[in-house]
Amino acid sequence: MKELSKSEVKREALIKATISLVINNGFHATSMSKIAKTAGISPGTIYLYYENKQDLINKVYLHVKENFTTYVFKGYHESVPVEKGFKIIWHQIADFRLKFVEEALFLSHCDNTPIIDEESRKEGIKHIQPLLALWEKGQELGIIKKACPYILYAYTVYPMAFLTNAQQRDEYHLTEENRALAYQMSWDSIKINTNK
Amino acid sequence: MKELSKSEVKREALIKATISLVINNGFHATSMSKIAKTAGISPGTIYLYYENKQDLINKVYLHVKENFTTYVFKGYHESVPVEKGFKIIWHQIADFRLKFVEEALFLSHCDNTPIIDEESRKEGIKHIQPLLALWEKGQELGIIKKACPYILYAYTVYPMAFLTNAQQRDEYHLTEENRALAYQMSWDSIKINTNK
DNA sequence: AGTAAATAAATGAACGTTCATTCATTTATT
DNA sequence: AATAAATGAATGAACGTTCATTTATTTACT
Repeated sequence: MKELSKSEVKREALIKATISLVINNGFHATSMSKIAKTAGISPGTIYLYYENKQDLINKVYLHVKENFTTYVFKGYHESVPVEKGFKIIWHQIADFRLKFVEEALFLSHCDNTPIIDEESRKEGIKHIQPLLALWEKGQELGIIKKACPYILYAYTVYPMAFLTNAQQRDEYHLTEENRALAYQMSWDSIKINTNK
Repeated sequence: MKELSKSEVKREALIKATISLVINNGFHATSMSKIAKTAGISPGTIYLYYENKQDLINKVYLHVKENFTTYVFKGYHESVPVEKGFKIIWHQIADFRLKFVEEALFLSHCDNTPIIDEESRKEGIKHIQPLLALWEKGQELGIIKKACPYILYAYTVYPMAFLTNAQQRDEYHLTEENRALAYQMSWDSIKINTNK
């Protein structure tokens, strides 16, 4: 196990506190004092590591996005067949969302509200590049519908956010069965129907 | 044309201002003074019609949701066949989102952030009842996959929000062709494949 | 190894600003 | 003349941020 220094522990607590408070109350309703108190540090300490509140949210966003990307492309390589590759990535996204619920909600929140600077949002989008490349390959091979990445994303990755959000609110439970069904629907929506 | 009294005009301006400012800056970053100024009224006047800021956002949300529902179920009746009914509703949702861009963004924003009171959010969900009934009928007839409403919604209605948001940010253009494609993907994901 | 000096990290009270809300007053309508 | 609608300056609470001060860690020297 990697040993974390005391300040690294506090740093992690700060990030966790930011994520948790922002998803539950929204960015502007979350005060720096509340973040500090939740993290067990002083408000002033935050300003040793982050320029201001906006800088804090931008950096936390990119940090979480990086963790996300590392997780979902783990073990994936361009060489695997398109359908298999898609299945691996899709399921790892689902795993991430279920394992790191708050982090996942935080990413949805940032991607769907104007709290993140445009620059940081664009930076975050670049991270899913391997998935875009996979789709392109699939399209060249006639396996995947010739839709632009936005449409493909809207029907495969985006719906998961909705389901996890609902689960978070206890309105719905994402069982193994539901998960398999959701994957099938993702795939059905983007694959080319070979039989009439 | 229906004539609106002067105060009704101001009332509409207030709602429009709230919607526009909230989707562009977020709820908590939008001050009552700014809303008032944008609507061309005094901050105090808002309190004649709404108890407080929270009451304002809740009521505006339900107001827009009602407009949305009226629009998307216009001309639809339970008696039409499942596939046709779905097509009508889906396309009217798309029409609404393209015609009333800010209202649609506002609804997504409220549905995906914690700014609306839980009570009002639950109230808003009830409005899509006819669509849920249509799905149920489709499932009984063996036309639509036996997935819970959350999953069906995630793969048909929810993706549209993503596409309209992207269009709003000028990252993507929802042409007629893209729209037809998106509809096909919605349908492909929820229909039962009759041929192996 | 032990201690003092130097540096770094962390604190939290204080500051100026902004906000939601109020209400005495003005303007419009009946 | 009486009532209703609208105003906007005033208020106090809460905010992000600062910085003089305290606490912890590292370095230098014996």
